[in-house]
Amino acid sequence: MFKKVLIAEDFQGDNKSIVDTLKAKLRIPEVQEEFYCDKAFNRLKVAHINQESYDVLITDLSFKKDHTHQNLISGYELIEVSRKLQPDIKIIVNSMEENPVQIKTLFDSYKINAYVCKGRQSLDELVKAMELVRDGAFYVSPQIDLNLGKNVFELDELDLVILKNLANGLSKKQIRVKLKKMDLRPNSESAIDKRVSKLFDEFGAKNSTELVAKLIREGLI
Amino acid sequence: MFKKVLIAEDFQGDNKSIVDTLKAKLRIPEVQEEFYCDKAFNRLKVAHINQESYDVLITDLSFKKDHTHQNLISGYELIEVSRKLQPDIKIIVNSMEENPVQIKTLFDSYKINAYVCKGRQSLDELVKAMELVRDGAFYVSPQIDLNLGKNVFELDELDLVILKNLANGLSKKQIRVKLKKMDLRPNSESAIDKRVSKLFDEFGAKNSTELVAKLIREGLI
DNA sequence: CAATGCCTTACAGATTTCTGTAAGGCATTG
DNA sequence: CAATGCCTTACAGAAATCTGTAAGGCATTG
Repeated sequence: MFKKVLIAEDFQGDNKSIVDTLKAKLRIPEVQEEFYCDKAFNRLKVAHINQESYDVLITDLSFKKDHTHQNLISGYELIEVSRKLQPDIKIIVNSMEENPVQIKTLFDSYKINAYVCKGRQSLDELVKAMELVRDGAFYVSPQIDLNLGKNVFELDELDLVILKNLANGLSKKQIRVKLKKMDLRPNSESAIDKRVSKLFDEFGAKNSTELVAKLIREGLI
Repeated sequence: MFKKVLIAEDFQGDNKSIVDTLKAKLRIPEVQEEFYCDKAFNRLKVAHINQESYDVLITDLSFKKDHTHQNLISGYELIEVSRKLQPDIKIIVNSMEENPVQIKTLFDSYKINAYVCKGRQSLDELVKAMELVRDGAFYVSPQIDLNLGKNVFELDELDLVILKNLANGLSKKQIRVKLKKMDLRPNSESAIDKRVSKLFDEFGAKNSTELVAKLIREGLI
């Protein structure tokens, strides 16, 4: 089994239970815990320089802000820089996120090795994920269906960016600018119009306000 | 210290760490854990009937749905029926919710005894909360400011009708008609405009979509 | 009674939203 | 190479949103 594991998780309860479980169930000799992304990454860097690299990073996605200033404010950013620093590190994400689009992105773009969704069995799942990742395999919580496409109303990345900005009160002109900056395409105003109109049909909304309201209530944005 | 404590928490990690902490730090002799509200309430009922009531209920607010059917689907409902069954039970809420309006409601309407916000110190806070509640006091996580006064704006009936209809995609013309039918005044189109514009200022929204999004996220509509 | 302030309403105009049409780019196909 | 379909973009016009001004009603006050 792995020798060195680093936990990045801001909730004390989750953090503690993961540490306990790894030690008790998997006999990992060295388990370190951090409550901030910056501190976690720093630990990875130091270990890497000293040629005592970690084998696994287990991280949450969202970290609460507090009074302290942080450079890395989310698990996404931590994963990105960690993968760059140490391409062979195993990364297991442990989060509440249930949107398969977002999770698929984690595998596709960020090359994570496992996704464990916080829930009634997440500790047991985490143990299983560790064993599978050790064997070079992947793991995804069973309730997450990464088989997108057959689900007609999936929101892709472009949809999500548009919708979140609409919910933040931006006009379509402003969203168009944002999309260009992010290099997300298509990004013409009329393409955005069409995209949103299509979502009206799919979700049975009459205008942007109703669409955003529905999606927030469904937890999709 | 308390003798019998019941935990209602659907996340395995949180659940386990709370149980461990109560046993280790507070030496609670009987700690029971449940992952569903229904099961938790059933346990309360049985104990109550057998005159072996629990002293404390520690509960989350949101519980993930799964394939099983549940009557009580949220912590709010569990708290409501528990308080009714056993008015003297101490209730400590442990949740991610940070909205002071919602949390104030928990104290005012549901008569909870403590609110611990999940975060970097939540286990330590929980221990403190238990001690305070034992002494008949209340506890609220320090980052939660229940002193709402300037931040909270009362939404009256007219506001609510307008906002809910906006969230349902109605235009202001249509809302005007509805208000007339309900005999709610003022109901001119420009009065509605002004009403909504005032809410923009109060809630820091740039347009209707953002306003509705914010209010839904805050649980106000 | 006159003056004042507050509330409701009407209206105007600039901007944004929403919908539909049309044109150009690009890949596929026969 | 022409034909086809699909996607992106531009544009146009009707409707709705948003903001500001002004007028009238009503109660209060001196």
